[in-house]
Amino acid sequence: MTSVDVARKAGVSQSAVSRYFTPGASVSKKMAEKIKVAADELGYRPNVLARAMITGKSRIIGLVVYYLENQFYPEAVEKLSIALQENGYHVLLFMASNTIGNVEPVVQTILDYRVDGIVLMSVSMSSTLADRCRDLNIPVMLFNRDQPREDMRAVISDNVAGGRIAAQMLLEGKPLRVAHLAGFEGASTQQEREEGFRAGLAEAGVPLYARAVGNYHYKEAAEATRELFNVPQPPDALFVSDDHMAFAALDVIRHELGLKVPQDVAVVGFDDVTQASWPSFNLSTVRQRLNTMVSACVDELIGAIENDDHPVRKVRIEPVAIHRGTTRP
Amino acid sequence: MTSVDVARKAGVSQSAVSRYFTPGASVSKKMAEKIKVAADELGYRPNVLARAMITGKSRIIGLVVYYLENQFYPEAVEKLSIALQENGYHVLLFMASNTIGNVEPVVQTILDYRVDGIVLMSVSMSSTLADRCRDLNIPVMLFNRDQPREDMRAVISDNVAGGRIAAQMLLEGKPLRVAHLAGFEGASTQQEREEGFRAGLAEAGVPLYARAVGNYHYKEAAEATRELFNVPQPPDALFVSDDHMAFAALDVIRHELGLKVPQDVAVVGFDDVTQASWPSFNLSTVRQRLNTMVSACVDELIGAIENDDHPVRKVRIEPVAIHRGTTRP
DNA sequence: CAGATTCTTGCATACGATTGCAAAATAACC
DNA sequence: GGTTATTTTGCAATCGTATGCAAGAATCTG
Repeated sequence: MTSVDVARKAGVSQSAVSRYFTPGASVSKKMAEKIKVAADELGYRPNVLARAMITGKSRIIGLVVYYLENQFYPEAVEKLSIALQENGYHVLLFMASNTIGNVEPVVQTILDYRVDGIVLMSVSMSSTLADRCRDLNIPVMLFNRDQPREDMRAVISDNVAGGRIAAQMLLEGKPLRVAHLAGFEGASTQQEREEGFRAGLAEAGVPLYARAVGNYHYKEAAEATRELFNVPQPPDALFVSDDHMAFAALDVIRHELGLKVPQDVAVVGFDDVTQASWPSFNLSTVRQRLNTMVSACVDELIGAIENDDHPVRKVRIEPVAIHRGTTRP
Repeated sequence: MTSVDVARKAGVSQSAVSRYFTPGASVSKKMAEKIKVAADELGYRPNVLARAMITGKSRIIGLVVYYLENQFYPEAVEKLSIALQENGYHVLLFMASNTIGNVEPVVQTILDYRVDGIVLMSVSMSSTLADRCRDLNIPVMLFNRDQPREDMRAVISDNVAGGRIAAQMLLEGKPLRVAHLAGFEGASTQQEREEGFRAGLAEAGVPLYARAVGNYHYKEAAEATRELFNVPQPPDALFVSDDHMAFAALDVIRHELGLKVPQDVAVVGFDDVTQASWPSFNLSTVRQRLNTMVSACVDELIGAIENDDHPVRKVRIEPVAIHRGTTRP
């Protein structure tokens, strides 16, 4: 079923059919009616790919995500995808987990599909690739990650402020030994959260007692937690760089070490994923305002796509303290 | 950068460039070398969309998923996406959660993109739409859901067998009052799991003591659990139709009602998502062999795409009992 | 009602590739 | 080396739609 078939059936030109399906094009009521009837009868719908060839706009957004195990990502993907759908765009999904550390070929493939824009979720991009996208005039958004380049759009939480909030939440419980469980140290989120956390502690004159790295993975975080607590004087307060690792930490603390939370040790996470509020975890955490982040991401991205001189900026969202059962008031 | 540019630069015809990028086409070494040099220099890569128009193959798979809150789906999406990537296909993602109960327009939109195939993840399809896809010769795979139609491909666990397994796992603990927490009753998975579960109980001469519906949602499942246990003689064994709801049930049982699992009540879930093995839940469950399901899905789908007379069949995978800490041996 | 203005409509071309066909070039064989 | 068989290569048509342009129809104006 092509526009030519519809045109023949309706007794009009192919251009007329095309115009009927192009919002804003000029078609008389008479024609419109004839075309509508013919199109419905034949079950015709315009071929998006052919349209993309002419207009140079595919209405496809390439989304690269590292993995979906951490619940933060499915939530973000779902909301982002819905928001884009509502704007007439659709998501071509790329998992980067199997090509570890090498987003290069993935992004190449994305470009082959002539996407209108790219969202990198907690993934970063080499400078040459960023240049390439700029040359091709394809906007790239970093979501929940930042890069030094000034000409790179990004939507992130104010992670430094978030780290400070975490420090305050723990300090309210008058801790004696404060520890930090870090995520992947190459990530801007980790660097900034730790910076804010350390600053918050320093202002209160409290030293950082211990530190271990969980690389944003459950298993590594569990191992790091054992390392932190397998000492004569274990910490009594712990800031974990995301909820996903915090669950690992809680599992070890409660079920392996038999410690009481928050009496023996207080824990604060980051993200506020859905499960953080489940009674099994009841995790105090620093919320990333995901809905706000997603709208900002969509606004900036679509703005950049549809408007060539849309300014390049980094959107920074304020995080929020969420007090639950793993901190002492 | 088009193939014409490359051709001009390399001093060959445009067809030659096209052939160079078409695996299996005949190009002499001499030409190949010239084209390679020119293409690399210009950074040329074939336009997938233009290719799709000619060949009628977009190498895009439309994936419809209802929601991503239940961890089973992110895991499935991730694995499926990776497996398709490895076969040179890519996933166009559609969330059906905002268009509740109405997949119609979503699938229409998918068809507009001229996808090569469609995967419906725990979503079903009206008969007219199925007809439409058949007429367009676009294979559709149901993943983790079945429909009565014989001409509809599906990859599912043997849910009846799974229900039986759940019954056995609970019966080993010699329960007195066995209850069932059901998912969405319109879903084939629910119907079959319950059928198998009831059959398993019946064979042992054990009656079903109580039943409530959680619709595969956490909150509704929590509410349904309260309903089940807010009686003088609460159940001492519970089969929940998926892990996601089982987490809700466990949260209520342990943290609201203060009951001991498995001493006061044994619980069995279904799926074996990652978190089921976390100490906080330590959930005994019936595993769906996701890797097997995904490979089967990919094999059947790609088979159907690349081979017109690929037989239509329903692949049924055997589930596996996973004994953990929520059942009595 | 004639003339000026605005809307509609069809023609023809373009987007960036693939592919059947026939001519040219190469390989194979005696 | 001549003849035949096989590859390579370029030409030209094609996929399904959008859109600039000019001509025709409709509307407006005094």
